[in-house]
Amino acid sequence: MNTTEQLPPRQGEVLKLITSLTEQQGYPPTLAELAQAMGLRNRMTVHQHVAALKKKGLVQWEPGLNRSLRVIGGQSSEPISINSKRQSKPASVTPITKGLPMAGTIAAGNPIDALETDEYLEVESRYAGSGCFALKVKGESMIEEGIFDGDFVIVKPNPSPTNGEIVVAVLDDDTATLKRFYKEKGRYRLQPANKDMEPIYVPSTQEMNIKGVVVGLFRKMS
Amino acid sequence: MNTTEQLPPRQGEVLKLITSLTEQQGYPPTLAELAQAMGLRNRMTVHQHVAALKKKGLVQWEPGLNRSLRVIGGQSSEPISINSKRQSKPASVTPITKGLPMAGTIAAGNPIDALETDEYLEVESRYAGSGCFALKVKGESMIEEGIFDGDFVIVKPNPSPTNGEIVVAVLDDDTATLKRFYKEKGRYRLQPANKDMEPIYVPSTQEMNIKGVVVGLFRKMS
DNA sequence: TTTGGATCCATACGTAAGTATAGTACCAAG
DNA sequence: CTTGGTACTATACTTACGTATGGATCCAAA
Repeated sequence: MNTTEQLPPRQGEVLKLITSLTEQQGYPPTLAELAQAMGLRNRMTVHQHVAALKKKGLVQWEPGLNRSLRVIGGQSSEPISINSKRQSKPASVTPITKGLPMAGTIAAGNPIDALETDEYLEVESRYAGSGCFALKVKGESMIEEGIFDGDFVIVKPNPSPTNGEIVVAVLDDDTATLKRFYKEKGRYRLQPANKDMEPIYVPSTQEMNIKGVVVGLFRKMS
Repeated sequence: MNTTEQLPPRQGEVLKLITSLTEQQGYPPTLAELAQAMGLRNRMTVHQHVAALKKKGLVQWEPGLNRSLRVIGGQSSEPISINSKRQSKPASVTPITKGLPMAGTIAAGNPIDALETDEYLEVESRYAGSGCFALKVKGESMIEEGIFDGDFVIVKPNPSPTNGEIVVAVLDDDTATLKRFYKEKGRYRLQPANKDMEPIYVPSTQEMNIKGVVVGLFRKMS
């Protein structure tokens, strides 16, 4: 289900046309242009074809925006199960997006020009290649580390953290928690960054179920 | 007239924005999107800028077609040379990534599994469409807002913030600062979130140079 | 002084283009 | 036979979005 050879004929033809017309024109085609290229009389047929392709995860567009139709790398997204055995990922298209332009450093005293830069801040494209996933934080157990309720932490799968790293740990009762990890004599310590909260101790004799290490944080601020 | 540095400032900025937005979105921007990215209020200004660029042979579009604007010649990050031979190759349109898979909420007490999810955390792809840029924070003026030294703030161009929004302001001495913005009687107040620091006041009679509003924060944590 | 370019603003109009709704026909699988 | 998918048709509505027209200010060059 990943190749155009296994799509219905007209869907495969639409997919190829989107790609080729986009390359030729430098901008995506409209439904009318696709219809014309296929010898159809109205846009609705094409709309139905692209809707079917969208359901299959092969194209995407911004609803309501003109000429926003584009082919997605061809991979449909797969659910990620932390508790299950990790599968080897199929090859995915490497994102070409450059991320957000870096405008410099603020409070450093130098003027800002938002566009005089070759540097870019990349977030999902930085982490997406290594199986990272995101979690939304609930609660204030790590508030003194600047991890607030509502923030998103980016987690890199790693079952063997080093001391002092902030980890996602799954406890005996299957609840997940975000804490700083320490391996001590005879036990593991999961340390909150909130002076009103106590650490969690897990005996060394128990299997410590660490899902990963926090590698980044994102916060929406408006 | 060899490089974009020798275009008038705004024309050079438009040219770069067309390229970067096209790459990031996968389709060319509209005049309105360009206007927003530049902090302008209406499309006509941008139209005039692109018209000037078109006269200089740097961009082209199909008259009357929506979203057909493209840069002529050159690679996205390369300086554009007017005097050299160039191909009329439009900027290429790229597939997009979906961002980081969301694994749920941590500390909510429920197991993390459940990744039958269609949700993705998008950062640069969320913001890239509106001309946002990133700044690296230096100092601790907003530390009580959870904005730490070394963090990256994501800034959306907006010359007219509302009270209480965290803004990037350029002061008289051309230094940039990150503060919470308040318009008061007879003056503007730029409020730090650090009890050891004083607010900055700017008289209303002075032009308040706001580059934009902080819409997001990113922190590398390992 | 005049002219042209750069840069910003506004409103109004008309077309481009997506979407909604409705219909038909054919084929394969259950 | 029923159902779902594929594939085609039409009209109508709505929003997106480019363009026209008009205005202003500032600056540099002739």
